[in-house]
Amino acid sequence: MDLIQIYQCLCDGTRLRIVNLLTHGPLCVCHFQQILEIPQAKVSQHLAYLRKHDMVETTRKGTWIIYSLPAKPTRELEANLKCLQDCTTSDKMYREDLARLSKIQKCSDWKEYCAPKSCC
Amino acid sequence: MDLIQIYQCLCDGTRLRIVNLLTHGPLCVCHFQQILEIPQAKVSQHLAYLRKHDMVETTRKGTWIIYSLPAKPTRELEANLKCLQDCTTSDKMYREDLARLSKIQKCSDWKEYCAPKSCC
DNA sequence: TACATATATTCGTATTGAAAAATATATGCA
DNA sequence: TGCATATATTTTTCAATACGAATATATGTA
Repeated sequence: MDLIQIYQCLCDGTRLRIVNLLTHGPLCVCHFQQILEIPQAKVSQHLAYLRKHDMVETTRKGTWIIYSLPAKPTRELEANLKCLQDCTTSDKMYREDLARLSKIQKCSDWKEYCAPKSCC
Repeated sequence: MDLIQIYQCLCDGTRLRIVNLLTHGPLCVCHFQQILEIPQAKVSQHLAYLRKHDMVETTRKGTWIIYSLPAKPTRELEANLKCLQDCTTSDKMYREDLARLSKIQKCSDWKEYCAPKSCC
């Protein structure tokens, strides 16, 4: 994963929000739907783009598909994710996304892959 | 200049090379032509894109137009430029661009805005 | 097997962006 | 004024992408 690919992944608003959320740990599709409040297809399409460009990895847990950032990021990716985290902490929208995430994670039965209806 | 705009500016190979060069100081259009070995129109178009998105500023010195990174970058931009510099040092192509730049700059009459025919 | 849920894919369309070619503008100088 | 140089803009064409709507696939469970 080279620099250009990294920037291509991050140059869209929706993808930026998705990646920002992922810097705090793996999530399943339904979480993005819930937190970003956008249609399922749109989430899926952007996740497909990120997967195709090696920005995310997936595992399946039953009906859920868990997305996470690469377990072995390149030096470039690591540096940029750190930079991204640094930048998003000072921006309202990204902070609010993370606030909504952590609210979900406080649910009693949070397991990193709970479905919207199984908690909160 | 927000995060998305930054990533949009950097998600193209030519622009990435241009910005990388600019992190080492202001340059005029002819330098980009010379170092990147691409057509004048292409350079101009990408510079126009960068200007439109507040990634570069310009001054005129005679017939030359000097491009530079923003004098007062946002926090986000500053962080990302630092990250970019960090990443490009480990990549052959960007290093070679900078090597060609520094070769030009060693010319006796380098003034930050010399034209190709006036030196080297 | 049938059905519900979670997720992915496909399709049509509109937009954006990249490249090359041609043309236009601005400046300096003879 | 006229010409050369540096740079910008316009035009056309083409590829990539974004989005919504519809449809498809996979899994778990009754």
